[in-house]
Amino acid sequence: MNFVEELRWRGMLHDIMPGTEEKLNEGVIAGYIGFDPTADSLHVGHLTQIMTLIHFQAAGHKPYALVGGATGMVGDPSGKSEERNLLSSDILTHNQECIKRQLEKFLDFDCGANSAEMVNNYDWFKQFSFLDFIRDVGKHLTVNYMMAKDSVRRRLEGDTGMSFTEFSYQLVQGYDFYYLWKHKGCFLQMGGSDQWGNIVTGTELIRRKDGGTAFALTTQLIKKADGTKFGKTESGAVWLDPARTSPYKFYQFWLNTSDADAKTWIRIFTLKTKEEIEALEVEHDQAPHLRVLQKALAKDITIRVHSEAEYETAVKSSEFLFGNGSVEFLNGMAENDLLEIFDGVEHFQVAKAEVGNGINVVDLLGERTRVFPSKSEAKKMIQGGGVSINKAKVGAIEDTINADYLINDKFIVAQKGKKNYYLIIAE
RNA sequence: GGGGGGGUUCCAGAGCGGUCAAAUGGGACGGACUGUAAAUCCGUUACUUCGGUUUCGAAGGUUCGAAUCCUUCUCCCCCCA
Repeated sequence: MNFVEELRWRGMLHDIMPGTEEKLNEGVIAGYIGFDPTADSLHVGHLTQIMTLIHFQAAGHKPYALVGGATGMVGDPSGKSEERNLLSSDILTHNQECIKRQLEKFLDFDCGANSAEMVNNYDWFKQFSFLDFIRDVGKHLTVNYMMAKDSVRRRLEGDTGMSFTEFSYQLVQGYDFYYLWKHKGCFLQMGGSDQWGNIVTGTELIRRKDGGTAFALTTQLIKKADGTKFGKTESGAVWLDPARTSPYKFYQFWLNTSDADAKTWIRIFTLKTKEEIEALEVEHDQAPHLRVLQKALAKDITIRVHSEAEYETAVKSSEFLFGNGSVEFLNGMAENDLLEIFDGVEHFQVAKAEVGNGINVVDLLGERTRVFPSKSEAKKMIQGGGVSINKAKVGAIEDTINADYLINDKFIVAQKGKKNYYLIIAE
């Protein structure tokens, strides 16, 4: 199966320029995807692009991952309704380094002819003067052409306006494509469907400046079946960096996928074959409550993004926290094992003497710890029946927590709602 | 430079001298139901020592009393030049 067919059956393909498939069938073709260094970690939203590159390489092509040190300084207006804040170059440099390390996990950088390569567009932009740029690049495209782009038009029609900087973005990204085409023989740029306009600006620049031909391919923007944004939880984006999103929470994110989404996502985010997936679906439909698809999905991604060991821990934690695990079970557990179960859960320290003397629940959760941002909120949620200590509902805001509550003479397990756990350590 | 409109609680958006911690919608969170799903229904959505305290772009002022009136500043949008 070739690259495009692979994306097609997985439901990843959004748009493809005529002739692209034929070009890819000619042999080893180089293609790239750009990643903006807007943060020092990628998040699950980037996973589609990473998977695209993985399939691309698996099909025998040569993937380039471009880290946008230069484009990051400008800010992509695509999909943004407002002018973006510019990041300082120190932060950008730091972000680029971190993202580079993350990408290295997914692609093979040492496999001969189609080894992956990492490039940074800052390398070819840092010496490029403004005047040279507007003469050599800007000259080839009309403002009319640039204004016709959706990303630009929407902003012109809206009422927040758009700076010249953001307007120039597509030209900067377009030049990346030109540069890689010219110097690295890169014939294809891929990206999310929101990148179509930017990518085509690149092929157009290649055509007008050098009379060359280049291709474009975009992937589906991932959305949840209920129409809401993909990749967000109550605590924000789901990151690939374990320091930002613990492997446990990462695993939980995928495990909580709805049935409808699990069927599309397992095709996109795992490398399982069509047969494997269809078999899982049959199994899932027979006993949906077992959530076979969600488990397979979560397992596959957690192992690839983190590791087998971290996956095991996440499963163990999940089984305890959401299973029938009782507090008594914890009591008999070695401290290290216990800490491992709560590894991905937020920890809070509190003085042991304070618990020993007895402390009001609200004070404990809303003041001594940051389980709740304020005491009012803690009270409201306790009154709403949404708070548990050691797996037992807190009945009243007057309740006192004392030494009797300490598991292993040291721990208290607090729950906000059903899914949010916190470990309070008294020492 | 001229003219007009506007900055309200997470967002959108009412309020236009007291009854406003501020309508309504969305989002978010929580509860019930379930399968840690979806759908549905319900509740919460500034802080508090529960006496109050700080909020409606910023600073002053008028008033017993202002998000609401006045002055200055500031930012944004639109039209004209």
